[in-house]
Amino acid sequence: MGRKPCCAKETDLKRGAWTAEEDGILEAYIKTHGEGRWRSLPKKAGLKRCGKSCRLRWLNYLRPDIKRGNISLEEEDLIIRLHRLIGNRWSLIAGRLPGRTDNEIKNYWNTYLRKKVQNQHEPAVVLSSLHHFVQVSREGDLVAVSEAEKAPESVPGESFSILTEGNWWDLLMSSDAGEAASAVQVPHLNLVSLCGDDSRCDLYAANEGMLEDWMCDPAQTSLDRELESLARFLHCDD
DNA sequence: AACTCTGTCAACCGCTCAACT
DNA sequence: AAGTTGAGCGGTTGACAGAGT
Repeated sequence: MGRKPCCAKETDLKRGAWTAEEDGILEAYIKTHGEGRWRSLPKKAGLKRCGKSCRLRWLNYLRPDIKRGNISLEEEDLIIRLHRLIGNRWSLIAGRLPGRTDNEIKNYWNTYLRKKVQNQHEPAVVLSSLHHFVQVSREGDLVAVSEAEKAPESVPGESFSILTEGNWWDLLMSSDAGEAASAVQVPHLNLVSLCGDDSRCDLYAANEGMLEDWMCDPAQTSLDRELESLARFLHCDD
């Protein structure tokens, strides 16, 4: 059973750019009644807009705490590092940048930062887990595979998963990865570097729970501590 | 001046998920 | 347990502006 499409393509609904008048109506309504109940909001507020459209307009443009203007170098750096760590999780990244919206960060990444980052050397993060291994394809590419898929001739101890920019989260969170690769089990993973330096295993063991805390309750840990930890995690110096 | 190309970004769309009935 | 609803997320689109020819 799928759900009905939002607003079901109602013909009398307005689309496209918002007018100043519509902005005023929406702003006034939310100031009086608060956020939420987006589906019923347009009718109550007297707007010929879809609820989703109202929500988006409020969150991305009208919200009073929206920060306007250019993204600073500090913010840019943070975006790059967070993206390297968690990939296209724009809302998570935006949650770390007060006043910035996921849409804004996504746009900034797609139009500017992606190109910039592509021109930089990106060290790969490699994880070794109980359930994920790397195999070398005929073409010489490294391919992440699960325990079940692992070829019998794979040498235990020489197999590991390679997780490049952004995809490690997906791997950790993937349902078919089994319990050992869930977020809860992250501390049980071992980290090794491409060059075989396993010092980060000890480092990560010392920080057991750090990543989990960071993922589950971003407001709890201090940004500096996080960044320091993440930088160490990523093995890149500040 | 007129046209084309390119970059930007607000807005839309389709989907998932959690909460509720 | 199954269906429904509301909210949120990420990818994509398209209008617009400015640069280039």
